[in-house]
Amino acid sequence: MNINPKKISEPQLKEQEFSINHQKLIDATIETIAKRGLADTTIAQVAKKAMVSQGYANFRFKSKENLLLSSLKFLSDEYKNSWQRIFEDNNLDPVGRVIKIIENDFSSKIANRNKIAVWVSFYSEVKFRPSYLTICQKQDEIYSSQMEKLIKEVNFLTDQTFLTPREISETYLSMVDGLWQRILFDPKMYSHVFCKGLVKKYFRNIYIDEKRFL
Amino acid sequence: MNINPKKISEPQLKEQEFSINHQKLIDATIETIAKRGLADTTIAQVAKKAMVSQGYANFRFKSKENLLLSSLKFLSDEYKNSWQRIFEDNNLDPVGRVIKIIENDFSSKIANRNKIAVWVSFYSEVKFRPSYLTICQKQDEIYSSQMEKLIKEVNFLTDQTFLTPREISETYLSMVDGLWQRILFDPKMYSHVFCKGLVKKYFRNIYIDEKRFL
DNA sequence: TTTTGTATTGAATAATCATTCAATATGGCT
DNA sequence: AGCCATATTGAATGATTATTCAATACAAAA
Repeated sequence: MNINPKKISEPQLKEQEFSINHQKLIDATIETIAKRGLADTTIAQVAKKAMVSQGYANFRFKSKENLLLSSLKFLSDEYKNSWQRIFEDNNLDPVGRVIKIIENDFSSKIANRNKIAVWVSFYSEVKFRPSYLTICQKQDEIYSSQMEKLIKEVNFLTDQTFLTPREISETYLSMVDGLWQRILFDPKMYSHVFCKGLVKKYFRNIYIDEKRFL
Repeated sequence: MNINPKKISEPQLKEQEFSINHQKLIDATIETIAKRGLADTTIAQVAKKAMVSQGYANFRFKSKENLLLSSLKFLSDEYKNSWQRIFEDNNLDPVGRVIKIIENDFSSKIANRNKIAVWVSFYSEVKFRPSYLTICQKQDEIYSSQMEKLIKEVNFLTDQTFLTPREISETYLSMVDGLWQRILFDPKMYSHVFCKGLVKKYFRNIYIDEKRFL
């Protein structure tokens, strides 16, 4: 009766978060948003890319909204992990950490055009979906305060006193957001090399004796 | 036959850009995007807010897409004008101009939460709609080059040589974009005063003797 | 007043989608 | 093998929405 044979069931797992299909759908969602935009992302397209039926995608995530939210959560966690790894590395001193953070923020894994497109899509809806805001805002607060603490350590080791740790940290984080957005417009001009160079020059100007910022 | 009387016709104008209804629809579009987001903005809602019929909105702008594009163009022009006014003011010296630009970028007319929401909505679609990209990119190129030229003049009058005009200009423009986005998340924390202070402190640190950056 | 051309309406159309659910397949259990 | 519980399907449903267009109102001209 059926033309297309059904998928062979994957081994069942109690934690749905670890199900293959769960992750396949999230990956497909991110790819679809990156390729077509949030506005033109439909369950049908995502399901097709994940190679499951449309009905299944909805069944698994209860709703499209929930699928989108899960995808945002996934991206957010990925970023958090890469950041956390830098802070747990005991071989790094404060300046080394700052440099690693810059490298990470403009690495091809984090700052590629597809992922930025997804981030910006969600950002743009933040004002209208409290659930998006919660994730994005909480994320931001963590990075702000951790970065500020880190800069405080750097300041302590240098003779920089004009700019407060808060000011440096807020400036850096804003710059990153702004540069990410520009990567979307013009990825050639705003290459990773260019962006990293710009940010490092900012730090170099503050900590004029710290040769590592170059 | 008709319950609702039709609107009384406005005096006809040859240039459709000056028609009252034309502008009413654009204003209504911006308000609707600001309130509900680009994704949930429908012609029906816009038409209702502009107090014309749904059919008319479509007739006037040919398509929804065209209405959105016209609204983006309007915002873009508004920004361009405010920027241009600063450059045409002959009473200002280079530093004075930079300060005016900062004031303008975080004025309540330009950097209010509604308009930022609209900007970010369009930004997020830039990768998928070449027509949006054209407007946003062209705008950005103008500000980049004009700002760079301006900073070159400031550098010339000071002993700052470490950072190039290009670097300062790119850093400033990225910061503004980043801060605008943050205003959406948390307008209390990222108040206009805070944002202006942060940016001025950036310049103060570069041009350490220029007391006006404070 | 009547005519005429333009402005505006609002209801109908057709397309797109999220969501639902009855039907079916699958793999483990007895 | 036959049964059961779960996984997955795909077609149907209903809601939303851009777009179209014939009908109508209006203002100015004749």
